[in-house]
This record gives sequence, C-alpha cells and structure tokens, in this order.
Amino acid sequence: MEPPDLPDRPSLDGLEAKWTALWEERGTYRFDRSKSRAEVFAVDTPPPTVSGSLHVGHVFSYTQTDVIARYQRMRGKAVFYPIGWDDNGLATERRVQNYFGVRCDPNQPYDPSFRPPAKPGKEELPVSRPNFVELCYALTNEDEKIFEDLFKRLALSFDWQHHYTTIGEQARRVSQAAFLRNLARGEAYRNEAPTLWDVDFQTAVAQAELEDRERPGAYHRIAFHRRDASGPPVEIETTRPELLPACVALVAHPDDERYKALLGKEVLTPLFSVPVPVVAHHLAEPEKGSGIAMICTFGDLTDVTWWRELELPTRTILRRDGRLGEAPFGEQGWESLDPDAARRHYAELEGLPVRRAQGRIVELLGEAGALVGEPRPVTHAVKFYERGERPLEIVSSRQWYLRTTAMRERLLQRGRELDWLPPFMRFRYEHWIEGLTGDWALSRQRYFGVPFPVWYRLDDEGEVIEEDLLVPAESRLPIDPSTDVPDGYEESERGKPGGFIGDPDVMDTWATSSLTPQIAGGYLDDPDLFARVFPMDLRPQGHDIIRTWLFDTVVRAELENDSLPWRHAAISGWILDPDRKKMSKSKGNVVVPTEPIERHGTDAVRYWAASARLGTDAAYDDQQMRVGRRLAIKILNASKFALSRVAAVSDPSAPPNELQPVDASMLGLLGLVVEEATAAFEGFDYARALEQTEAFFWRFCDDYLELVKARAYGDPASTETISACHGLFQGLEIQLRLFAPFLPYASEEAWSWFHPDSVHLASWPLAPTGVEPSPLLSHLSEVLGTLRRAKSEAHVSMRHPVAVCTLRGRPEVLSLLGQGESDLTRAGVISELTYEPHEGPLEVAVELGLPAPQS
RNA sequence: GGGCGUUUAGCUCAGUUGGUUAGAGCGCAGCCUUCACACGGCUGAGGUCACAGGUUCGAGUCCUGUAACGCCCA
Repeated sequence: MEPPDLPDRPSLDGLEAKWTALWEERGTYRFDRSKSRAEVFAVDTPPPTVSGSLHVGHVFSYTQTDVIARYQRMRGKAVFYPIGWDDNGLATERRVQNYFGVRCDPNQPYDPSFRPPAKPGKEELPVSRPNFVELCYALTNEDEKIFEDLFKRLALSFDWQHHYTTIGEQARRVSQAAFLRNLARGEAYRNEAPTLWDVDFQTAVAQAELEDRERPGAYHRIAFHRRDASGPPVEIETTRPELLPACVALVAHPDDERYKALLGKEVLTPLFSVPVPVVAHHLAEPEKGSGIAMICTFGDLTDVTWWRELELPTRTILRRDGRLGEAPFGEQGWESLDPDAARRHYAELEGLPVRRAQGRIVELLGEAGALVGEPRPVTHAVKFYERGERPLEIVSSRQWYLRTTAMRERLLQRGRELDWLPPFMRFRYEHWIEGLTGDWALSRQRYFGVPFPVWYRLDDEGEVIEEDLLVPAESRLPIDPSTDVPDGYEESERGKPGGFIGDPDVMDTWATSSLTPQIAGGYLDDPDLFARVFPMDLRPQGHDIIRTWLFDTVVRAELENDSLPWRHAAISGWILDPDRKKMSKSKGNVVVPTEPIERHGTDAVRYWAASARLGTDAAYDDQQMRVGRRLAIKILNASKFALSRVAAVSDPSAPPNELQPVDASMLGLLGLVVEEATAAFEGFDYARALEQTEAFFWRFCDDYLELVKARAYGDPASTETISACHGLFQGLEIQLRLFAPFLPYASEEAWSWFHPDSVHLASWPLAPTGVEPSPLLSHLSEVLGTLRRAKSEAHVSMRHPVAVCTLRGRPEVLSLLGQGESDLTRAGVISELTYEPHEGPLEVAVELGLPAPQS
C-alpha cells in the first residue's frame, strides 16, 4: 500500500477544530431521507432549556445518546438525529426579567423603539407583552449559540438541518393543531375548578410541576362549639388557621368511635359563627392531631378531594395575589349566626397576605378563647411550584385541561410495551400514573409561550360567552388570538359587545415539548418524512422528567397517533459532584462543561460519560477523563506504529496464504470482542462495549505489538512479515471502528491516515473470518508477564536478556506455545527456551542472563 | 407511611443462567528513559462481596429479614 503520511509526534491538539469543520463541510451526519422506516434509526433528542445554565450533566447524557447514534450509523442505519432548543416558557421569562431588569405588563402599549436598559435598574421596568416577547427571542438566540458551539465541540452527531425550537413556527403550529384536534375529539376541555396557583408568578401550575419542601409550621388547636350547644366543644388541629373563614365542614374517619355521634351534626366556626356540618371520609387520619380536621376551600389537595367527593359548598377567600379577599358574611353562601361579629373579625384580616393573616387570626382566636393551648411547632412537607419561592395556594379558576385520568389504563399498557433502559424505570412511570389526582392543567397565565388558538364570542353586554368558541382553520396556524382575528370578524370588534376576544393564556411548556417527535418528524408539513421516522426508535432522557416529558409525550402520541412515540426509552443518571452530592446551582458545585473539555479534550470527556451505564448516577471524575485522554493518545501512537510497518507490504488488508498462529490468535480473540461489543450495543449497553474494546486494545498494545515487532521490521517479502502486517492492519482497522462511537476525534484522525472516507460512515466491524480464537495469545501474555515481573524485580531493563526460560505445563498448552516460540524469544530477549511437560497450570521459570554489552 | 434503587479493594465501578483462587481502572509502592507512546510503559501490594439467617454439593449471585445511603410518591 501507499506509505501513509504519518505525523512525527501524534497529538490531540487541533483535532477537534479540524474534524468538526470537516464533518460539517462534508455533511457526514446528514440524514438520508430516501431510506425506509426499517432502515432508519430515529432519536427523539431532549431539547435542552437554553435559558438554563449548561453543566456537565448535558455532556454526560447527550454523549451517551450520541454513542448509540454513532453505532447505529455504522450499522448502516440512516440516523435521524435532530436537535431542538426548548426556549419557550417560564424559565426564559425569568431569565429575561433578571437579565434586562424588566417585567411584562400586558396593559402597556407596544413601543417599537424600545431598547432594554444597558444595566438592569433597581426597579423592574414594565414593558408591553410584544416588547417582552421580543426580548425573549433576542436572549434565547444568544443562549442557543453557546449551546450549539458546545454540542458541536462535543462531537454530537446531530443533523443540524433538522433543527427546531419550541417557540418556533413549526412548534407553535403543531402544538396548536394538536390542541384543536384534542378539542374537537373532546379530549381537551375548559373548566372552572380548584387550581394549583403560584401567587408570585400568578399562574396555574400542573401536578407534574409540584415539589415538596420541608417547612416549619405549627399546629393550632381550635375549639368549635356545637350548634345546639350540647356537649363539650370539638377541637381540631390545623396548620392553616387563617383559612378558618373558608371552612365548610369538619371531617373525621367513619370508623372513629370518638366522633361517630357527631356525624351529621353542625358546629359553629369560631369568630365567624358559620354553621358547618361534621362529615365522615376515609382520608381523615385518626392518628393525626385530634383525629378531626377542618375542610377549607382550599387549603391543600386533600381539601379538594373532600370538597369534590362530599359535595361541599365553596367559600373562597384567597385572592390570586396570595392575599385574603372578600368574604361577605351574612349573605347567601356565607350564612352566619352573628354576621356583624363575623364581618368585624374578617375586616381585621381582609387584604392581608396569608402569613400576616395567620398571625392576626391567631391573636383574634386567642382573644375569643377559641385557641386551645399554645401552637405546637412542626416541620411538614409543603407543596411548591418547582420554580417558585412561596407555597402554592389553591384557587378556583378557569383553565384548559387535557383528559389524562380517563386514559390511565391505556397509558399503563403503553408503558408495558415500551422498552425501558434500565427496566426498573418503568415503575416511576406507573406510580406517577397511579397517583394522578386530576387531568393535566394545560393553560398558564404567562406571556412567552404558545397561545391557545381560540377566541370567545362576547354577548351584547360585552361578557364572554364561554361555551361559544371560535377556532381557526388548521391552515391558518400558528395564530396569536391577541393579534389575529377570527373568521367573519374585524379587528375593530375585538373586546366590543357582540364582538370577540382572544384567549389570553399560553400553553404549559410541556404541551409543546410533549410533541417533539411530531415537531421534529414533520408531522403536519412533511408526511413523507414522518412516515420514515415515526414511531421513533429511541427517547433518551433523565429520570427526573419521566413524569413530565416522557409521560406527556406518551399521552400526546396516544391521542394524536394512536401509538407509542418510540420503542426504547434510555434513562440516564445524574451527575454528582466528586463528593457524590447532586450538582445544583444553589450548592455552587456546578461544573461548566467547557472546563473539562478545555483541560482534557472532548474524547476524554466522552470516555468518562460513556463509562457510565444507563440509569446510573456518576460522579464527576477528572481522573477518569485523564484515563480517556491517555487512551486517545495511545490510539494515535499505536496506529502510527502499525501503519508505519504495514505500508511495507503490498496489500495488508488481504489475508495471507500462511497466517501465523500468533496473528490468527489475536484476530480470533478480537473477533470475540467484536461479537461481545455488538451484542452489548444491541442491548444499548455501550459502557460494556467500551470496556471490552478498551481491555482488548491494551493487550493488543502491550503484548501483541511487542510480539510481532521483530517480524514487522523483517523482510517485507517474507511470509512472517506479511502475516504480521496483516494482523496489524486488520487489528487496527477493526479496533478503530470499535472505538469510533466513543472517541470520534482520535479514531477519525488515525483512520484518515489510511482511508479517504470517515470512520463514522464506515461499517461496524464483523469478526474476522477464517481464524479460530485460540488461547495462544493469552498464554503468551502470561509468559510475557512473568518475564517482565522477573526483570522488574531484578531492577533491570525490559531489553535485558533472559538466559533460560523454562515453561512447565500441560503438553497441549506447551505445544500451542511452541507455535509462538520465535515471537516470544525475540520479544522477551530469551536465549534459551525449554519446555517441561507437567500436569497443572502453566508455570514459567526465568533465569536472567548477563546484561547486554553497552553500545 | 408506600415504592424503587444502591451497598464488592483507599476511590470509582464490572461481575452473564449459582460453579475453580472475586475482576478492572484510578490512587499508592517499586522498576524501566525500549527503535509507536514520558501527555509513556511494566510490575506489585490491596477485598470477611453492608449485616443476620435460609435454600444448595456449592452463594458476590437465589430467598427472608435488618441497617445505611439516594431517589420517587403520599
């Protein structure tokens, strides 16, 4: 073969820039859409939240997916591997708010000449909704560039031509169309209902966005007198005494003997003298507090359950800003035996935020003698919006919902059809479904999101006619109902009696993210593409978003496509810091991914990420990256050596007539590694494939290269040298391909020294044919190990001659070793090699010779 | 309170349907500057497999229980 142009000192420096540019120029990772579904491997990649900070967690899981994608590409699949940015939603709004020091005020008019302040001021500057959205676009554009640069440097083999954003036109169109179809099929509905509410963000929140946090609180024991004044007062315990004005009943467990006699009777709320019934429900916990609780509208989700199942009245006092609102005691629905006193007491509370209202009502209760004993401090779990800072409240509001609870069984069945990696992750999904307390609340009272594509007709008084929806034709999508006009109306009729008004809400960001297979696959615009990629093969993601992203995506595909969205779900673990604590911004232990890439190089960082199995958390580990870097350098050096030798023979790729036993053994054993790595990859166990490949490579370098060196430097026309060169060539070629998914830069560089095309488009290797995996090389390794030990212990160089080496072992082992005798004696610098048959494991006796004369 | 996972060398982790003396890498110690590699290589010392029972000829592996840690859900 042509002598390759080999570097004097191979180096990793510069490889990343060089190959990233070449791959892009050559379109190495472009999707071939001429392939049929069976020839395609489609990945539904998680679109990262670009407003969030980049950290090594991204590197970790995205690399694991890329390794799988590269394997599939080498297996001959057309890999559909799009990438998107998740830019819509509250995360971006918050970042824009902090970055520019602005606040969205929908009442402000649009200012086309608006420029954000250079530095955020002390007070947040109110800006119009269109101005605010413009800032969101501007900032996400900046953020996206940073992500793109990182992903390219990480050698993630995305097809950048199939790129989307969750606020982009395509995403809005698909989200709105899917919603309208949900609506038409009766799967989406709008309803006034108790809603989880964040008082700071002033928006509804879904069950999936909840988070429990331990907070200090106190049990207050409050006495309720019986309406008929018989018997002692009933004492309840509550952590939320400020909700007493919203009390609609007391509840005890039906089997609780202490309260059986009370059931059906009425008691009076202290301070407000509102008669409320005592009712029974199995969710009342006899062991908790006094065993009887007050039901308020609404203190927590249990209140909602009681209220719904026991058909209790509603007395809402909480406003959406987290303060106590109106409570017209004495009027209908607010009946009181002493309305004047009730109003007097409530006047002390109205307008106060809940915390201050709590303090005040405790004083009032104390003065009225209704507080029993001192409040008892406790620590308890309080529900928060995961991005919020104050506890969630529950308010009654009108929201859009998607009917998920009605399809529990179908979703569980889909979960069983999905291949979970690792399998136990399915429990997360099942438990989530079993624990659903209501339908998916879709609407958010926010600004940077996909609007609901509906308008409402206004009656002659200018009031909204809820049941009379105006929806656009699908061909008009995407629309913004706050600026677009429904068919048959003029803009001048907006907000006027007899006119129309747009729905002011936007969709939950997951309502868009849950459609990534449809958005990326061209569901609406490109049915030909969609048919080639859907259902997709792989959904990679973290286990923290099984209840949101994975679950929601299954829901949408079930409703829209009557199908699972993908066949396999690969769930990656967390990145922990070196002390095994979860990395998080608040702990200040986040590692920025550019840092390890700068220090160790991409291949090294990928090696670390690919060493961790799916579903397993991994600690950030500099040492492991150093190992990866060393491996990458070793690949370059070993390749250089092998190629510098094999060029001597005419066609090293062709199997020679007389393949020497040592070469055949190496190739045979490598064949086993190929088979194991392939099997591991087929089961998505890339870490095992890497482990096997790496272990073999080390033996290849330490033992095989040393054994064949003498032959490789021999006469290029000799049988021995031709065989050695074939072993080197074949061994190298196969191993570079095995390494390619993991270390794309080093393997591509070495491959380029003797191939015009990319290793990443080369075929995945097959085990070499015509060679038996004889244990010859393994036995030789053992002997070499003993020789090295002897030399190491004698503190002499490895070139130091061995006077006599005696091999003792079973005859068949000795006879096998005899086939490698000349390689062994030259690699070990052995003067005399003798064999002694004996029954037992191989033993090697070494007698060192005199040092070779100094030259 | 319910569920899931983890526990193997100082550290990070493999360990297949139960089968010789439990593996790897890092770190540590020692050695070697060899004609691919000092951004290196070689060699070595490290383990009561969390604990307690049980099944079995045989258990890191299977069963029961306990503990610690982590996560999810109440």
